[in-house]
Amino acid sequence: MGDRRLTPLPREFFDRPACEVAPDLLGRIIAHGPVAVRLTETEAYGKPGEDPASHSFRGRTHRNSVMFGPPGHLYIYFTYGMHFCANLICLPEGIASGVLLRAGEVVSGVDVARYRRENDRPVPERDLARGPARLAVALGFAREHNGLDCCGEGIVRVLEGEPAMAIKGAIKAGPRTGVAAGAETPWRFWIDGDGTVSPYRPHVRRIRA
DNA sequence: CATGCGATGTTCT
DNA sequence: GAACATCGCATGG
Repeated sequence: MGDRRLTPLPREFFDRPACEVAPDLLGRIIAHGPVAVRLTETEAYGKPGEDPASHSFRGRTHRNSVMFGPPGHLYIYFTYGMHFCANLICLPEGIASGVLLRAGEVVSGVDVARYRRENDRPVPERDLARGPARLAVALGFAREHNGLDCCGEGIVRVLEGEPAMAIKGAIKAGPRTGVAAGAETPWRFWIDGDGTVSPYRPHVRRIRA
């Protein structure tokens, strides 16, 4: 991984609201085993003003309990009957907030990520982790990773990537993808012009037959 | 590029 | 029973 620092981000990094942590996470690296992804798109959920889009909005349940735990841990949830998505938990124990890891560039273990992502059709390199469910697959995240600590020398680490200063001017903010409530809040952050950022999709309500 | 729809199962009401 | 922090494929401009 070149001259990138391998030091995990300190837990204090996550001891802030997700809306502050999310843009600060852009350009940084999350690594799990052989695969590492440089984050290019994130979304914040929870706290400040109580966020109706957050899984934690209606209080603690079995599914969202990790969100109420200590900062710096992984919150993995299952959705749409087939996808896992990963968040990094923010704010101290008892207060729920998290950053959804929406997209990134695979900077290590491209071969492993490709093997996990490809079924029958080939996947363009920039699409390997372009979208939250795709990113989770590329990094090998599933149910069993829920609650894992990402600070320290565990199997999942969030590393310092390129200095946030270097991309500061390129960070954009806008409405969150696919959320029904609280879509106006501009808590989606991305690196402008980066090809690994996922396409924006508004929320669509649907009824099943 | 934008919009639309089906797939699939878990969680919470 | 409804809703869902998505994705892949299809169609239309």
